[in-house]
Amino acid sequence: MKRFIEVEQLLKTQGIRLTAQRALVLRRAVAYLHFTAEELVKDVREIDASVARGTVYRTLALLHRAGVVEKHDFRYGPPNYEVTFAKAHHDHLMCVQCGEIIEFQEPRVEALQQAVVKRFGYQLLSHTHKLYGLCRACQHADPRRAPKHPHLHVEEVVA
Amino acid sequence: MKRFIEVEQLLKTQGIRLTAQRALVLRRAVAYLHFTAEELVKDVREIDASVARGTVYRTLALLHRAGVVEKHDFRYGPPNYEVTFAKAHHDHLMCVQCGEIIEFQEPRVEALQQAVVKRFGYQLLSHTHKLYGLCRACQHADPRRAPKHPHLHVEEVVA
DNA sequence: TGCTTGTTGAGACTGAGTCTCAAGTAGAAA
DNA sequence: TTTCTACTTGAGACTCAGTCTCAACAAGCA
Repeated sequence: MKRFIEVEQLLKTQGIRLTAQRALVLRRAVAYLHFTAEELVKDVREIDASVARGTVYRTLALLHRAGVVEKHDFRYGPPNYEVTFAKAHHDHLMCVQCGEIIEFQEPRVEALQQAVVKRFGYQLLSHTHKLYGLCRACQHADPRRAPKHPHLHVEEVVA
Repeated sequence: MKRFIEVEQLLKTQGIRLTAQRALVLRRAVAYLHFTAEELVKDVREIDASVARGTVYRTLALLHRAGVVEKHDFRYGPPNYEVTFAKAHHDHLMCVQCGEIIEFQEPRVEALQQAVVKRFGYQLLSHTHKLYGLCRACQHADPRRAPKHPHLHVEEVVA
């Protein structure tokens, strides 16, 4: 709820009107850690079926432009969204078997990134850094069970 | 041509039949550094219009399974493919303005990745690490010109 | 109250990729 | 050779995620 109110403030300062539909989309989005666009559509429409799919997508795009949500292309399944507003920068580690997503910080990697771009005369704007592997449980589990996709998963935020 | 022949050998050892259509797709793919599936379809069909779109996609999937081709999700535009066979591992740095893609190697990052997964008890299988920025030329160029997409671009391979 | 502008729902549309299926082809077996 | 089987193909329908269009509606201002 706290985050919802903070985002509400932010949108106000940007002159973006927070309609009932947008508020609903935002409220549902902040409830998740990672979600896909279609999952959010389904979730929102379960609460209010009159909200159109297009409205959810439009709101997601709006929140993205406002710097509230980020889009992640994980290798498995459709793109994932995340409300990154008021959250420290982090990268992701994903279990390819169960889909668990862990957020991690590694400042030494960021330093090396700066060194790389400097080497080529680039100015760094952003990056994606994703690690794929097997979590402890999946390393010992039956490998034949079907892999899940990385949606709506619990995450650990790591300082 | 050398790479084409090497891949041909590899497919033979895997018992994969190299039909005329597949050979054409492969020959065109190795000619590129990075390409999108649709670009490859267009290119192949310019040479032989009788090759179906589905065949190009099927062959691409086949080459991917055989470990010859890798898929990259850059943030701008559709996924990029790359013939990585007999090529050293590398990550990518992309100019978001002109679409230039530079391949780089940074073993110290790889070492840190191992440290991260160890921290969480994961077994690392693969990773994606992409840096986005402005190349030297684009830092000084008119920022209003339309950004290009990262297709078919010249790359530098860095030892 | 009227005007302007922004937002919405509905649904058509798009692009990228997948699937199906009948026809064609390669290579092994007879 | 011919026959058989399994694989591969072209054509095109289909799917899925996402975008666009447009008429109706709502908010905020004068």
